[in-house]
Amino acid sequence: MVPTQDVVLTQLRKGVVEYCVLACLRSGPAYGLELAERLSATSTLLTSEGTLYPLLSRLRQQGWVTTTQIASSMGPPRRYYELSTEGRAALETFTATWSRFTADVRTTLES
Amino acid sequence: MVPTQDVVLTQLRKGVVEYCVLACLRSGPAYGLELAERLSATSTLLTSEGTLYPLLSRLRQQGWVTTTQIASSMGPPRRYYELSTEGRAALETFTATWSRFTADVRTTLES
DNA sequence: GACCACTACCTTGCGACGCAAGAGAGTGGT
DNA sequence: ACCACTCTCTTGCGTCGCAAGGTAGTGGTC
Repeated sequence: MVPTQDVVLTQLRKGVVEYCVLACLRSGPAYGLELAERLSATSTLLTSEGTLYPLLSRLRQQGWVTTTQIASSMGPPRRYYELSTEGRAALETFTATWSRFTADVRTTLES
Repeated sequence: MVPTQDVVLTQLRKGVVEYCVLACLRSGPAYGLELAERLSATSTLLTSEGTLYPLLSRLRQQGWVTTTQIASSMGPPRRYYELSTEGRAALETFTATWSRFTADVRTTLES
């Protein structure tokens, strides 16, 4: 039985979405649904908010982002996430690792 | 707290190692430890046999590989794994998905 | 035969992450 | 009062990788 792309993608996302969120925050603070929209612009990175919010909690616990709650006239207050210095460092570690990893995968797939 | 590359890699491997094994089998059948060595040649793809053997069982159950046990004068009999037609198809699906996914990640990381 | 080193395969228990589904709470309009 | 919309968060589950440990077959040394 051949796998669907969806099944494959669910596994691939593991450990990646987290850092894509950090990358989205480099251009400035954003709130949850805003991040969900940005990531959904790509076709493969995010499927539901059930992934995003637990992930954002982790980022906050680890100190990679700081948060501020701001009232909105469009609904309930929004929680804005902002990249911290540590978050920036974590993102750099990831980028380097990602680079090494994809190079190894490419080599293996093409061999 | 900044993550170590090891911690990052453990997550990245999910859903990838499996297909790297299939890729290794394109050049012909191989047995478990042989595959472990090939994958360990890259620096990021495999850390222990505790990953490999359960993975090989899955491949066999899914019919992506077929196996033949062959006696060895160097120890216990070796189980050789050979890529099936379905395995080849699965690998192609993966390669296409991987390509889309890494493109999206790159875009996000560089934005 | 008793022992050891080496090769080779496999299992167990655990932790991390993504996900579908659903729930709750705040705003504004009818 | 009711509904629609926005925004946040939780629950239960499945998948995968991994360190550690276990089993078994071969050949060599005493």
